[in-house]
Amino acid sequence: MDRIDCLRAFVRCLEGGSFSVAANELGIGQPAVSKRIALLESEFGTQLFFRTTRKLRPTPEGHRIYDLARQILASFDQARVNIEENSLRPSGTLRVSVPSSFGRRYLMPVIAEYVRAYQGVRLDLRFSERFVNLVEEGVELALRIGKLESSTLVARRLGTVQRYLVATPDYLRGRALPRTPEDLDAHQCIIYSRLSSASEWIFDSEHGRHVASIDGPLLVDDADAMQEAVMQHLGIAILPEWCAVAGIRSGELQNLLPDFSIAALPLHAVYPETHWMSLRARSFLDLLIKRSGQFATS
Amino acid sequence: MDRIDCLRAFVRCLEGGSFSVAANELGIGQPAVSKRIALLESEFGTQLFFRTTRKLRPTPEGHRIYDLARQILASFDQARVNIEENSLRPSGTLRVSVPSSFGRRYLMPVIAEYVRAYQGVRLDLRFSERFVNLVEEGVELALRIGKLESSTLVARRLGTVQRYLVATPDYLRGRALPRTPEDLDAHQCIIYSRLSSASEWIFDSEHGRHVASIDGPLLVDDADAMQEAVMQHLGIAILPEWCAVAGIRSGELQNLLPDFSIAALPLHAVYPETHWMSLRARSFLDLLIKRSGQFATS
DNA sequence: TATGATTTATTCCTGATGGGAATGATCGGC
DNA sequence: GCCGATCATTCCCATCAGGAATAAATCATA
Repeated sequence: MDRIDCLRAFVRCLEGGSFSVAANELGIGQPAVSKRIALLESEFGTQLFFRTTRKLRPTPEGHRIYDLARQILASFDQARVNIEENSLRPSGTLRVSVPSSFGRRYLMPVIAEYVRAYQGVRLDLRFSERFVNLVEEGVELALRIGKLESSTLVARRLGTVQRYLVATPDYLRGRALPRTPEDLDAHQCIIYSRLSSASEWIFDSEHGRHVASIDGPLLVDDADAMQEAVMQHLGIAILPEWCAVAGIRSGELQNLLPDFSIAALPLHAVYPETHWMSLRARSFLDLLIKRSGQFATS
Repeated sequence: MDRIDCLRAFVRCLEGGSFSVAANELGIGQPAVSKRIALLESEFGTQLFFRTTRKLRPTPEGHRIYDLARQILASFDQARVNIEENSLRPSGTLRVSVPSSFGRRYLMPVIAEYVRAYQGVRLDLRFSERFVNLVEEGVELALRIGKLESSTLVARRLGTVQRYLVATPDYLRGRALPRTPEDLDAHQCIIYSRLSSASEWIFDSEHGRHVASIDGPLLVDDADAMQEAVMQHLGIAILPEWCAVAGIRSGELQNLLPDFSIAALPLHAVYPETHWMSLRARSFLDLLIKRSGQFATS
């Protein structure tokens, strides 16, 4: 028997002056009220009401319990209200994990929009290339680029990220411009170490798949650093679109092997499977989905 | 499921950092804890813990609930403690109904002893000849003299009260001193109206029972008033021992028909049948029983 | 005094549920 | 990759809460 409900019944009895009335107000039968009061009396080891069939009068103990019961019920209801009203408008701290480079360059407009839209939420952005353990660190939502390892997390696909094979004109000067993937064998390749295939790049064309064995002096695990290395004329790299597009457009970077396509990387939002997703996380995810056209191609 | 227990489990989980630990501390199984937390989460419509199998971390909502849960549990435990510690030492207001005259004359020493012994109790003495409705007026204990009407009350016999047939020498002067009950026919009798037999007095002797038809100018429902009437030489009356003894001893009253006995009246303590008799009432009753020799003959 | 109306206590029954054992799944460490 | 620890789930059973019916008590009224 729920003692919260017992206390509620007790309070109604005392205020209403009758078990039957209280039963009606509570939407239960009169025997149930009898039993709840009896349970409280046994719980506290004292009688709470002097009662005949006609009158109900609280004992001194009943009076003392009454005040405390009111207090308890108030606290409990306040807890419920506290949660509920903070659930109508998202609140609390929302911890989100995003890939560093991608996040900084592409996501900030969405972040800004979210922060402005949901004033009650403190957004705790965690930039990281690692795939952190979400639940353990209290991360409710993470963006992940690339193929997902199998896990218990729920994934929501947001789109894909194009990649481009690029180098600077400076680097290319005096070298043979690659015409096919196989030509890359003769080049310095800058390798992104977090992708599984660190020693080969895969290209597709109308003639089929090409696997290029590549090598080079530099492995990095950060897209920004990779771009920086390219800009330093260190070699050829596959850059994600947010690192490559501006440079290609301005001529600082040259898009190589334009007739060969590089598999785009999937972009996912992932989150722990839970019965109760917080509204702040839900609304953030909704915004990501709504704005995904701005930072990914479907 | 008792939500008080759920909150308790929640608090232990948050403090202990583990469902299993909390389960041990609470003396229940781990599945029970799982279910209690799940119930709270459904109750509040939000997740309370980020949880993996290794770590437990409260959500922002969990933190908010925690404070309120502590408060609720504190209130509840305080209610229990409040009652229990006030039950070790009797407390509250004890309302007792006692027959006016008897109470004033015979009971005050016991009353005084009780008040001195149980400082925490406020004693609400209600002097009345009426047989009040105990529960309705919140009377926990009543003393009653005379045959009990059948009722749902519990009766504890404390002893009996002797009665004496008396008159003043002044009244008797110039009249025939009664030698047998039948002689009362020629006398002014003062009648106590609360006893059933208002028109006859019953006497017993070694020769058997005598029923005397009596009459007189005065009916009263108060023993003190009856005594006062006798002292005013208005007639013969049957007085209870607490009204008669002192007068007989001092010679102000004359004890009539000493060879005939008048049925003594039973003295009872009565109280409502209840599962939880308060300690203040219990201790008062115990004291009455212990001291009953002082104001009644067994 | 008897009857009726109202209210609480009790009984009995049924459906719901809380609790635990066993099992499954996941995670972290070695 | 295996093992230990932990939480979730399933299943079963004993228990219990709730309601209908009934009993008991009280008060009002005829």
